Amino acid sequence: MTSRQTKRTANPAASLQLGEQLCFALYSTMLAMNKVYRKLLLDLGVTYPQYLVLLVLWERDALMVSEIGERLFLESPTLTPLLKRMELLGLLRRIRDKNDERQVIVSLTGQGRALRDRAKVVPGGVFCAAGCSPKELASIRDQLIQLRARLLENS
Amino acid sequence: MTSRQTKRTANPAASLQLGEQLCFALYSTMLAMNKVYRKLLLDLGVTYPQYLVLLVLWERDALMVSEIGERLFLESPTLTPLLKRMELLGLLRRIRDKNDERQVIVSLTGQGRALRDRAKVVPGGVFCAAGCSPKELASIRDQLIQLRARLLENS
DNA sequence: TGCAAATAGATCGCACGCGATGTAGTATGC
DNA sequence: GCATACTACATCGCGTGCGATCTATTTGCA
Repeated sequence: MTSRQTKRTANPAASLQLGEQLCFALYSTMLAMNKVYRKLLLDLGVTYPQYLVLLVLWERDALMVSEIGERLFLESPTLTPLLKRMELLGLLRRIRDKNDERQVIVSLTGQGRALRDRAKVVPGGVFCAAGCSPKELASIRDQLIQLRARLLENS
Repeated sequence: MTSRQTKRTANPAASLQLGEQLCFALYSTMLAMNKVYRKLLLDLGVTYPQYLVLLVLWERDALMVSEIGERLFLESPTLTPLLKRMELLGLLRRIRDKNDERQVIVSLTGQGRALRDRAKVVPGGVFCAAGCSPKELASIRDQLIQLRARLLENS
């Protein structure tokens, strides 16, 4: 009960011990990941959430705000100001749809598309910092995606 | 190459595909976890980072700001305002050490200690929302902790 | 047609999270 | 014994993240 060894063996979601909690591992690893990204993205002049928006738009351009939100699990109070900042940076355009004036279509500018080439070194840098085999990383990723699905069901 | 199936099989840290990225899985799962916590902590009247500070102080009271920061991987620009808010809530006290006036010692109030009882239902609620076996959760946790260590080394 | 309900974003307010920098107190070197 | 470096926090500025609420537009249906 009081030994050091039990500190990380108990139920990772049913204890008030910080070291046991999955949630804290998740939270603190995300902070560490963010730190790695900040450095790698400094060159591109974007933040991590902005980089995520770029990833989405590089895959498929001209999306509604809500479509970007669905892919990134972000809401309009987060996205609207974020997209405005990216528009100011000259990376994208926000244009109201003529057919349905409620919708705002977000499209990359030439500059936004051009950033993709410079971004190609980023995943390699992250992989390097993670120092794991691709297989291990893929395994964690898939477990997290499953966990995410269950958390969103029950929230 | 273009099939749906390959979307989550490639190197999870060396691609510009959103779905493949471990980092995004980490980020979005953390957001989902936060959503679950927000509901569970509403009753206690604290945020998730505030809850983490309580976890730390429940384990060991009367810590320096920097000691809390080491345990939570947070810096003083985050902690100082956060602790001030918690002080206003009446959960803790921030007192400069007489022996070394640079240090601020953070100690729980009676109210802060008392919150521990009401917090005991929180881990169960998270466990329930996660809908995994304790073994699975412990496995993810340990993999994340390893990853965190490597990311912090290389950042 | 006409108006309530639904939809898509925008805005407000608050709480992080941290790089850069400032400040007060303490230790160190000569 | 005194300048200098170092330490522990504090502050500033900016960018998220989101619950609550608002606005404008469209849809649905009586």
